[in-house]
Amino acid sequence: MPRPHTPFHELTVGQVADRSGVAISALHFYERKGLIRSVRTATNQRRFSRETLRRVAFIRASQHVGISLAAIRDALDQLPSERTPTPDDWAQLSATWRTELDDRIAQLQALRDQLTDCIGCGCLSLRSCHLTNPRDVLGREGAGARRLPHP
Amino acid sequence: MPRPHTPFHELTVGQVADRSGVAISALHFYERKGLIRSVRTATNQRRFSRETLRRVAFIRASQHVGISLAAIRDALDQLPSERTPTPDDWAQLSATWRTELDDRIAQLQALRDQLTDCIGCGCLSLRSCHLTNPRDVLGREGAGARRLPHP
DNA sequence: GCTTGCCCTCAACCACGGTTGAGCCCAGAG
DNA sequence: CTCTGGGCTCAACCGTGGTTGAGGGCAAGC
Repeated sequence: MPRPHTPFHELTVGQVADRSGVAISALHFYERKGLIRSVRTATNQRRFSRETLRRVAFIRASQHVGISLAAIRDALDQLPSERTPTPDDWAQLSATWRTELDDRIAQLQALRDQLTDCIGCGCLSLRSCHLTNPRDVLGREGAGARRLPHP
Repeated sequence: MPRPHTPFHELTVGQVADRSGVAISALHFYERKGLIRSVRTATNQRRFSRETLRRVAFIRASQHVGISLAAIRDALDQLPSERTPTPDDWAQLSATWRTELDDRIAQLQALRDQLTDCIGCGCLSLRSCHLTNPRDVLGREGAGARRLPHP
């Protein structure tokens, strides 16, 4: 079982897959979409820096709460491209993300409370209720498949 | 401009579209997927009950916070099929939904706080951090396109 | 020198949540 | 009687987020 020649600080795609729990095909996909980067060996194999694990973890965690890959890519693009991101770099990233998350949380809480309130007050029978007349809340949304509002 | 013959308590697809802010094609789609129902006139046109507006509002509100149509259909299937749902019926529905929403809110808050904590404590450099080793939190997820865990 | 395991690319396919367009029916107004 | 504005069906297409499979390369071990 030949382990690919790997300088200790670099990871093969299989190693990243194992350590991150993400399929190799997904890593290829992320690279095509510009969310992660690799260098190539003389024989054209990908090598990832260990920082990639952090990126992938960030991608999955963000995705898990419903943020699109495009938005995640844009966020990651804020990180410095040539030096290894410092804790401070990640802090800046997380600051904008926090706002986004706060908004989403507020939306969810609003829906939850509205559901409860509407039931409580019986207004589900009234068209003036936010729930039954949601354009007040949700606004007009454009075309295309989309399960969540993009940030 | 001929308005279709419509007994005052029934709505055409165009009327539902106008009042709900949802495209006609989406309403057709929802009907195909079993989220809403209609009866047909002698000339094969759909007629929707006014309750459909409530359903559509519920669908959009739920979708807006990232719940899949399949899950919404399952929830709506809890409503009585032959009589008009009472406030009590909607209350039962909203009770299960509330749990679901509470879970999602908790997940979002966890991610937000983890982001902040990890930055604060510098542990983004440690692989033992939840964020950088997310399988502790997120679990293993199956195949297929999915931006959010289905309920 | 062949098998095994890892890697590569490229194209096809999948589910989801719809939209778009072609071709047709039907009713009322001019 | 034709034109117009609803409505109908069905098939094709779109973006997102991937997976699967075919066909091939390279290196280590038997």
